[in-house]
Amino acid sequence: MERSFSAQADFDSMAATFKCLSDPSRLQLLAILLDGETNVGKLAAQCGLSPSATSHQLRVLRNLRFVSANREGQQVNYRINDEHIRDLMEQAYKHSLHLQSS
Amino acid sequence: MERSFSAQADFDSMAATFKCLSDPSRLQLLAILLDGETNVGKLAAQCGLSPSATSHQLRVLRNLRFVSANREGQQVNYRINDEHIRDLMEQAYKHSLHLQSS
DNA sequence: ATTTAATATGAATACTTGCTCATATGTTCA
DNA sequence: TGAACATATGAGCAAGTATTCATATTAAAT
Repeated sequence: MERSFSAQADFDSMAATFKCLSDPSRLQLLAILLDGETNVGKLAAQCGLSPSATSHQLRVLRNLRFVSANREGQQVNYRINDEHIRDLMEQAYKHSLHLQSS
Repeated sequence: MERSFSAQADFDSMAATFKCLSDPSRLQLLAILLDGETNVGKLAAQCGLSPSATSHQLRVLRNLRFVSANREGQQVNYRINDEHIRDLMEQAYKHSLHLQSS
């Protein structure tokens, strides 16, 4: 099986991808969005974050195209933009389970 | 499809997993190790890192059980300890490709 | 035993990150 | 138009991170 990545630029952008997923708040936001589209206020409430902090974190997720936003009146609804986030998160979860048992 | 993660602790440990993968140097180290076992000196040379920096980064990877080490005389050989790293990296790579085209 | 080589570790430092607070933008309704 | 609400943004700060440098450990060779 051949590796598809090898250039410095590959590692840089992969690292950026992982960095975007390396915060518990962002992962929780994504987890909620995996269950369906929601707006910022509800996301903030469910995560126990301030609306401002939530908005900041959503921007990070938006920058990496993990989520996308569309305004619906006063609210802005966010949704998952890239379905293989689910796989990435599942695998990270499996790895973390594997960790505890050693 | 049910989500398997939902507790705060789940997000914390998943974030820790991703954080470990969120640095280009560490990803390059892992990529090299995906091609087979090697020692610290060779890893350092291939990555263009100092031996000390390399050792520091390898410790991070070791702490999260992504790699394991065994001494062979003066050298210490490192190897991948958890094969589904390959999948995680492949998926991050695919995501990063997807990014450039938008 | 000493020297030399390979790796590990701790402290210090420059840089990054996630939050809060204050403020700005955008939308609805009176 | 203006008040009220939802979200976004910028500055500032506390905490975390990756490197370097100096030093410690471990093994090999003479």
